[in-house]
Amino acid sequence: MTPPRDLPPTGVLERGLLLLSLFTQQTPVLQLKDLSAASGLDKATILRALKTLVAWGYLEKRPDGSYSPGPANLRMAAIYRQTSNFVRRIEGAIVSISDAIGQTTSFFVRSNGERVCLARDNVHRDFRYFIEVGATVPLADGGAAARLLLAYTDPDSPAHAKIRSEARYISRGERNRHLASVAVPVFEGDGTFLGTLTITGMAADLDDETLLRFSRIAADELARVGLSVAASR
Amino acid sequence: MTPPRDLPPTGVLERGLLLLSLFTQQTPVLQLKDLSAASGLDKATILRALKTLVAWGYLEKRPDGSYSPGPANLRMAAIYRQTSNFVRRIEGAIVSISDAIGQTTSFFVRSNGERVCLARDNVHRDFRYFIEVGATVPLADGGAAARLLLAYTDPDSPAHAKIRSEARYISRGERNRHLASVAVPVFEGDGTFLGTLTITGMAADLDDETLLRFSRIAADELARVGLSVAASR
DNA sequence: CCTCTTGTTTCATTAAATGAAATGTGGTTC
DNA sequence: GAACCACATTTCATTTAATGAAACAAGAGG
Repeated sequence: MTPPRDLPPTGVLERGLLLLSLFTQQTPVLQLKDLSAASGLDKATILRALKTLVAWGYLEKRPDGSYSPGPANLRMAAIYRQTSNFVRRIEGAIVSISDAIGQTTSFFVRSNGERVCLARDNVHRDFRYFIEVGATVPLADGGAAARLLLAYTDPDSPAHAKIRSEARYISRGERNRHLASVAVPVFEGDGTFLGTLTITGMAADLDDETLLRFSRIAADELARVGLSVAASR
Repeated sequence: MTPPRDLPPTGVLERGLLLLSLFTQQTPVLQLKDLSAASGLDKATILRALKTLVAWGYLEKRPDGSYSPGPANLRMAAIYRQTSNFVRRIEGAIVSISDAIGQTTSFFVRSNGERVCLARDNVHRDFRYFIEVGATVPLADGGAAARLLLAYTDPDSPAHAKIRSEARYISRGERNRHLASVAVPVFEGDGTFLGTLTITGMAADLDDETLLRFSRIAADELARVGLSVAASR
């Protein structure tokens, strides 16, 4: 999940994956022109890659000639869920946490300059803050989760040291004026950083005091499944 | 979704995608040795591909050195779901159908010698027959859905002509001794083949008469969302 | 009918992928 | 603990496959 170079990628496979990465929830349908502009690659090069990507079902060509992700991704995602045992542990913790605090709880990892939602509670489907599993948000868009992910995966992120020392981050109205959230880092038992668990709710209901309390509850529940909010044992 | 060649693929991108295709629900974790044996590619070649696949999050390297699908697939799957409007239409039809008949209804497409479940009803979660969205089964394993998919995507499949002319297939105890199911083809309004809708239940409850009736109900509901069980208008 | 935009094919040039062999690493056996 | 084995990883001269500029096709719109 190390972010790849940012300017001109080389190597056919890497270029193919770069093309996939251009499809986002904001722009899920792209045509050759767009892909060329966004990637800086030659149209002929892209066309070749698209052909095989489509043949294998990772993209599909729409009637109007544009491209969008294909069903092969569904297949791979299902295997990922099945395999990733820590996703399953996280899911358990999330259920306990959202039961205990009555707010939306979700877990994000960093992947390629974005945060991917790996799990969320499916109880508190608040229409004001509803995020699907697999949904992605650019890290640059900010928010508690993004800042924490940056602090733990990017040595020269803003407030790097401060966030790390506190091992949490509270944001108010950063991405949505009415929301507040607290994010805590999640570490594997052996100290490797996994991602961030975020609790979100209406800002009016949640003062800093409450959010801090929630983060402590989260830490307790994570500990129950062998996960930790601190790198060192 | 055209199945790629069957013997030795060339081209780096295609080789990378081949590697991904080796991960299945039956074998979700593979090591270099396995990938080499299964693909026939040189270990050095594979290792290079794995490195970039891991860097972009499509695979992840486990502590013991083996590989499994990574979170980037979740991201792509989420976009696919959002985009694929026909999946949404199918979902609508599935709800209506399973409401009407009280049995498990699911929709499969062919992808690379396997059938992928794109949608299923989430009402009749019968423990005897429960398939997740994204789940895959090798086409060679048989079953009503597999036979129908083969008949419509593989010109030299067994009983090709017969199945096509009937536009349905009933199976009894083929994959599970106690189950019976009927599969019907699904076509886009313009006549392009999409996949197969399958109704499954306990064999004891479902005689051929009933299954045929179900398939007619399915055809009606599909028609309501602009889909068809026959290629020609 | 002409023009602009986007997609597709071609082909000589060049760079990137290849894979056999050598080396590294961890685990198992005696 | 030495010798062995299985598997992972790196190296590097060779060769193959990717590249992209340009030419061509296909619409869309005026």
